[in-house]
Amino acid sequence: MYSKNIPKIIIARLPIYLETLEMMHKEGIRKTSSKELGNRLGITAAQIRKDLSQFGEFGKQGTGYPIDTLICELKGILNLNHVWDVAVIGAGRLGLAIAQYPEFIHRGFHITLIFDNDPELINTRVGDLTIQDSTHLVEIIKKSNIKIAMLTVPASSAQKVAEELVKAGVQAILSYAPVTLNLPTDSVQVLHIDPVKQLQQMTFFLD
Amino acid sequence: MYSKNIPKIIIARLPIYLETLEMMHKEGIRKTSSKELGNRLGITAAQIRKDLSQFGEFGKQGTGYPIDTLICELKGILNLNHVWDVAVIGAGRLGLAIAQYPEFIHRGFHITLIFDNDPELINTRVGDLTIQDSTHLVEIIKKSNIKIAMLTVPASSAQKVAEELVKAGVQAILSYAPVTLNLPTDSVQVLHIDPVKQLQQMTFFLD
DNA sequence: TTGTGTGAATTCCTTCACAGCG
DNA sequence: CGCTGTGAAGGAATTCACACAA
Repeated sequence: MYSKNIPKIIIARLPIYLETLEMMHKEGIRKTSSKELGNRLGITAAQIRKDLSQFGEFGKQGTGYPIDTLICELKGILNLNHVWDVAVIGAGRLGLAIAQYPEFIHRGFHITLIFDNDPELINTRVGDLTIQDSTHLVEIIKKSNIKIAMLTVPASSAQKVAEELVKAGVQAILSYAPVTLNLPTDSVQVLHIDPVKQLQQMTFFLD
Repeated sequence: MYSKNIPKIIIARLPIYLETLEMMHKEGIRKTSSKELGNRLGITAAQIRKDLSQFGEFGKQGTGYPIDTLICELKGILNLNHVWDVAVIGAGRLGLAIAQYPEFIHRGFHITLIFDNDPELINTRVGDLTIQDSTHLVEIIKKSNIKIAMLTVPASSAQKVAEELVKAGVQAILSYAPVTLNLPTDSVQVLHIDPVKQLQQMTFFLD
């Protein structure tokens, strides 16, 4: 819908705007301004206006932005008007915590599949899911038409599993494994979460 | 030690370099070049050289970088030459998964305290930790002289707990709560992990 | 040769500042 | 007025391209 060559750095801010707007909405606030939103977020008003202007004109001069319609617009832009199915690969402690983390479903992501390769875990239940054998990952994911996966396997098997996900047609991977995945950029997006690396950034400023 | 007004974005790449170098080290590789490292990471060679040149001259022309000394240098730059003690606030599923995640200790972070406010959980054990009552968070953390905390409490209490952490002298917070924390920039660094927001970025490019 | 370190050039991102609308 | 949307300006980050050292 929107030209997809909008800078990634702008896209990355939209979910932040969305979250704050939804919080304001819950507080009963009806409209806001780039200045007020900026204050909440520690971002300049100009940046918020510039970012939003990439997608349309959502505000009124002198008045600001109506919160409910802006929320709607952002959801539209981010393709959040329907629930996305997600697969979790790896049913260790982290995978299990993720599978049961309520924020995913609250904010539009339904975890519908979870895999592991440990025979002790396969066929056991997690919430209303049954842990699947990752041997059959490709066929099962292909059949389910899932486009998004979260990777919580050990670093040593992450690359191999990620390649299988691509083979299965997955187009977005959020990886918790502390390794850089080498995948064809044209067929899949990859983001990483590595808390240790984030701590290691902060220690630079400590002593 | 190093001038702390080096761009954050450069600091954020150092842990990535470090991880890849350690992996190469494990593979038995002795030296590398900015080009080879760049290939592994999907980053240009020039960027790696520029980044490293902020901190010294670690390479030899024609030869490249000796991996072991570069690892040492990076650890020195990032203050990773000693183990850092860390407190985890919130002993829900996520907090427990974190407390038992082996990567922290493997990579220099020792989780020494875990807190919760649920009477059912207080005084129960997690690995070799005992869950502490978060009522006494400020005094306990102050006494322990911990500088780093990870926050895994619900969004609704994150701001309040974060303020207590600052009061207790914590200087770096890694928050898993999906809210923007409003804290004095001069006394504490904050980074956020919100997997839902990361998924929401990627859905922009899906349909 | 090979590959670093680095000024210069370029590209990208943010902020400024203001016309114009409600 | 107050606040948006946006060209223009300014600042940052990345990439280029080359002198030079091993």
